[in-house]
Amino acid sequence: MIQRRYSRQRELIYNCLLGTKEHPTAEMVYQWLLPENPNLSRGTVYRNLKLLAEEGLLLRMPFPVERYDACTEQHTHFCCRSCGAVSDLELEYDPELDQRVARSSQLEIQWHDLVFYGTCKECIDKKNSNQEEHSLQKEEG
Amino acid sequence: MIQRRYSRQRELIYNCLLGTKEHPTAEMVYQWLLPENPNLSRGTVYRNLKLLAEEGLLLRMPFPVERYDACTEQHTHFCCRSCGAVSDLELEYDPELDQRVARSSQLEIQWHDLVFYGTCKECIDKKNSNQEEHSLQKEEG
DNA sequence: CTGCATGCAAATAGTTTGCAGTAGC
DNA sequence: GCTACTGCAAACTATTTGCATGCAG
Repeated sequence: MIQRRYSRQRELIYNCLLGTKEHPTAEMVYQWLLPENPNLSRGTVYRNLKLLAEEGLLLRMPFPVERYDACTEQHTHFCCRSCGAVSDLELEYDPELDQRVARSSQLEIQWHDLVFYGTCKECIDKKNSNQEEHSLQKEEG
Repeated sequence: MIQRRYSRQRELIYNCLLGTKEHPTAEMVYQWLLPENPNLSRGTVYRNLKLLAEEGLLLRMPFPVERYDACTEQHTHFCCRSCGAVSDLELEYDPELDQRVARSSQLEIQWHDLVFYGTCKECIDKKNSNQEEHSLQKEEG
């Protein structure tokens, strides 16, 4: 394995992930850090996120756009189909499932992802108020 | 909603999905159909896969590369971290889970994805035979 | 010093889209 | 004949990579 070396950028990026529950994309991390670090480059953000995930410090989530999570304990996620935001759910992770699947197949199971899809509260509210607007316009027209 | 019209290409693409359990990517579908349909274009494949998924005839799976599945009944998947292949698992889908999460949150849940990650039999075998080669070389050297 | 890490820009992969021509209904 | 659908190519988004330089150990 390659000998890692300290870097201010890597620390910044990792702290950024530790300080949020938003499961950000590489681009989000870049945009958050840019104002205070005008020389930071996208390449560095991508490289370090990938590296931290390989080292097990971050979880990598293959949504249409790659997202990262500093919580390395497995847990379940919710993804809003309307705004794309990803959040954590309280539902406990069941490691027994992995063993069950491994036993009944020829496969070596490392972990599983459980992701719920639907609409988040914000988007439900937004949709409702849009509909109200529309019916108002109809009444006015 | 837009009035759909029959198209030979769309039928080809849909049949292609019905006839496989491989959860192919758009590119795979394109390459399979190309020999018999030299005029087919990637754009058409992408457009129709997206359209069929919107109509509920296909499942769209957001792996690092978008994959599609003609089985619209929810079921669990296995993804090999080594070769990237995606296959079905016997594990039953539990709709009760969706209701449980919906009740304990402010969220509207539509479905959930359960995906197991690990190594498939082929890749385990490949890894083992590679290791044997290496130790052989050591002994020879 | 050594060589890992960075910034930058170019390259790549996957996917979408604009447009002119084709073909269902 | 109307207009959805196609092929083609260009555009776009997300991500990776090559290279010269910077900096940790």
